[in-house]
Formats: sequence, structure tokens, C-alpha cells
Amino acid sequence: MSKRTALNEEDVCSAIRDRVLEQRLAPGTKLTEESLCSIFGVGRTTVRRAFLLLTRDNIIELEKNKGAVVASPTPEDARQVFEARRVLEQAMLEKATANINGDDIKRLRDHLRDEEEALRQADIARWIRLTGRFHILLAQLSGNALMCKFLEQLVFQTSLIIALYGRTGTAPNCKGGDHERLVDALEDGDTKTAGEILTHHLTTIESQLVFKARSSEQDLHTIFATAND
Amino acid sequence: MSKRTALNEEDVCSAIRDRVLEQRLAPGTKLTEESLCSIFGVGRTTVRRAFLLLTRDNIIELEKNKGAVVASPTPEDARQVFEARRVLEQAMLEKATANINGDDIKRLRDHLRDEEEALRQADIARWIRLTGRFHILLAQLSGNALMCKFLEQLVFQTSLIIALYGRTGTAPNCKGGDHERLVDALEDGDTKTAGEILTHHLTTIESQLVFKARSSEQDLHTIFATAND
DNA sequence: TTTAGCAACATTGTCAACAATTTAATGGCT
DNA sequence: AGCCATTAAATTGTTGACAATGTTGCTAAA
Repeated sequence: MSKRTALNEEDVCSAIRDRVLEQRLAPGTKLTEESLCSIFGVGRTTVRRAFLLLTRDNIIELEKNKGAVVASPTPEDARQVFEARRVLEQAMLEKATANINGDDIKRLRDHLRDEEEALRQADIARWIRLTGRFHILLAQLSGNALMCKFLEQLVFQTSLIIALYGRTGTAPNCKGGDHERLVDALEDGDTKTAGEILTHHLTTIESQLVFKARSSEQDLHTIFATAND
Repeated sequence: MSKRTALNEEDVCSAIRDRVLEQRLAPGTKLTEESLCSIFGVGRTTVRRAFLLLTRDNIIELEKNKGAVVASPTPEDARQVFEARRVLEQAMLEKATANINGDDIKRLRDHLRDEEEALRQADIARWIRLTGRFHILLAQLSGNALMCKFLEQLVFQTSLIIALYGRTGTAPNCKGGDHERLVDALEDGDTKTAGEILTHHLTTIESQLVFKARSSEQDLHTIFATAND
């Protein structure tokens, strides 16, 4: 008799967040209360609370009397997310180099091994989740839980952004061994190089986004405007 | 017949946030649902939602079956808040100098005038609120709403920290004309000096905190320990 | 065929009653 | 008085019914 303790709103939140991180929940997906209630076996109250929290983190959008949909960050949102990530992660990396020790390096190495393994097993969802988690792991070394929490939000939003504007949709966000080389530099105590790799890493990902036109009112206007000349 | 539209959870949130910013709501203050319901004329549902949001912003602490109290940041929290503020505000200031124009400077000047006037009228609550808002106003010039929102959280938390650990409790957090000199430097396009003033400003405030012992179990142990030798 | 209006349905929002828990108060007892 | 247990009051948590709103599908008229 498995005494299953009732799930709370945090559980629902992190479940949804994980699906977003894995890109198994696409932007725009409608989230009805009823379906989530039955999926997680919780009451509407809990789902409702989860919605409120996820809205705060820009993971879903809540419209009065219309319910919740997975957020669709605009190109401008994307710009701000990457700008914030460069600022935060750079700063946190510098803080981290002060506190870092052998155990930390080992933990990063272990994580990299997990990434590779997921990739080898073609478990893409897991791999995507892990590449996101790498940045959070790195942030935790800074010793600033507050900034860490904020970065988490940004990582989740990045996943939505890549889902919307990523070149191939799922695959190549954190490839190219950037993570490995970053850890190498960290181990050598070469903060400067580590910072450069990190910034370049983020800028590269951002530069590969393609803001193609999407179906919306705005785009309809554009379409008819161009058809008129 | 003033058709007063019903307040929602955001209204309740910002009302509470403002009181925290003004330091009229001290850390540890109990917030009962009933009292807030009657004060704002809303149902328990709304208050409850507001609580959830405020918890997310570290403005109140919510304990199961025990209700909500205004948050009491620890000294470590304080350290992280100021560290994050230095990082964020510095970065946002740099972004701001790229976009800034005459209107922006004028808006800052107007704000400074408001600050002075509040101080002259001895409207301390208003003055405290304005000094906090100055930093938010500055952040808005960066053109990054995301980082701006995060900084807002930090400013509110700073108010709690000063209420707890500030030397005189209410008065001298943002004095000394630092704000004026900062705007001067901005107007001259002297980003470097502006940045130095800002960082120094924050570091000064932090260094003036005094983490005196507070009444709690931990402190009781300490007190009796020192009495034993 | 298209469109406007209407009706049936589904989903979300609100509220009040009830349950669970904590906090305050009462009353013996040493 | 001071302390502990028990009871009463107050506060928070949860649930379900109902109201408000949005959505879908249908009919009929142009």
C-alpha cells in the first residue's frame, strides 16, 4: 500500500516546468484545469495556485475567464532573456571562481557525463533538460541562491524561446562541447576564458534564433500590406 | 455613485508592497486573512492569491496552517540581495547609457525634486518610497523589463533588510545626495563615474547594517552561553 | 455558401459552508 | 503564583455548489 502523499502546487509547477524544459509542452498549448486535475490527482484549488505561480515566472499566460496557455515569448522577450542571462551568468561565474573547489569540479564532470550519456542513448528530452540544468548547476556555485532562482526562470524561458524560434526545434541548443570547455577553463582557474566561453555560448545560441512570421493578427496585417503593392 | 471596480490580487499586492517600502509594515507582522479582507473589501480568495504572489517575491512568509507574516530576511539574505543589486544595477546602468535621452534625464530630475520635497515636508514614508523608486526608475532606462522586475523585488527586500538591520530604523538609507550626483554623471555621459557612485552607494548602505542579536531560540542559547564563563 | 443570431455546452471565477489546525483561555493541581 | 491538561475560540485549508463567461454547433435568412 503505497501511501502516496498528496501532491501540492509546487509539484504541479515543477512537473510543468520540466515538460517545458524538455520541450514536450509547446508554447501556446492550452492547459485546462480539469485535465491537470485528473493528471496529477489534485483539486482545482491546487492547479489554480500552480497557475498563479507559473504566471509569475512567465512560463504560462493567464487570461481572465480564458484559462492558461503555455507562454509564447516575443522576440523582444527573447532579447531581454539573453541579455539578462549574459549579465547574470557572467557575474555568477566570477563569484563562483572564488568559492569553487575540487568537489564542485567533480560534480560538474559528473553532470557532463550524464549529458553525454543521454545524448548517446538518444534520450533527447533528458538531454535537453540536462543541458539546461548545467547552467543552473553552475549558478549554484556562486553561493547566491537569489540570483540562482532568477536564473532558473531565465533557463525555463530560454526553452520556450528555442521551441518558438530555434532553427531545428529540438536539438542543437547547447552543443559543440562548450560546456566541457567551460569546465576545463574553470578547473584551470582561468576565469577570464571561462567567462568568454560562457558569453560566446549564449550569444551564439541567440544569434541562431530565427524570428519567422507567426500566424496572428499582427501577421495578417503584414501579409495583406505586402500583398497590396 | 462611484462605481468602484473590485480590487484584485495585484492591487492587494502592491498596497502591501508599498507599505513595506515605506517601512510601515515591519518584518514579522502577522497578516490575517480576515483583516485584509475587510481592509480591501475583497474575498478571502483574493487575499489568498495575493499571499501566494508575495511569498514568491520574498515579501511575506507563508507557513502552512499558520498564515502569513511579513518576511524577516536573514543576514545571509541581506548579503545576497546587495550582491545581486550591485550586479544588476551596474549592468542596467551600462545598458541605460546607450538609450538615454534628454527626456529621461528630465524625468530623473523631476523625481529628485519630489524626493527633496517629501523630505522638506517631513513626509518620511513618502520619501522612503521615493528613494526606492529612484532605483527602479533608473533600471527602467535599461530597456530590460525583465531585469527591472527582478530589481523591484530586490528593492522591496532591501526595505525589509533596512527595517531589520538599519542603524536608525527609518531615516538614512539613500541620503548624502548620491542620487543627485548619479544623475549629474549620467547627464555628462560619464558612465564610469555613474557606475562607481552606484556601487559605492549600495556598498555604503550595506556596510552600515548592524546584525545585532535578535530574540529567538538561537539567541537565547547564545545569551546563556556567554553568561556561563 | 456565407453569415448572424441563438441555444447548448464547457470552462473558469466566486463564494460560503465545513474540516483541520493553531492559538487563547479556563480551571484545577502542586 | 506557576504549570499542565483540557476546552473554547479563532484562523487557516479544502471542498463543492453555483454564477459568470467563453466556446461550439446549429438553424435560418440573405
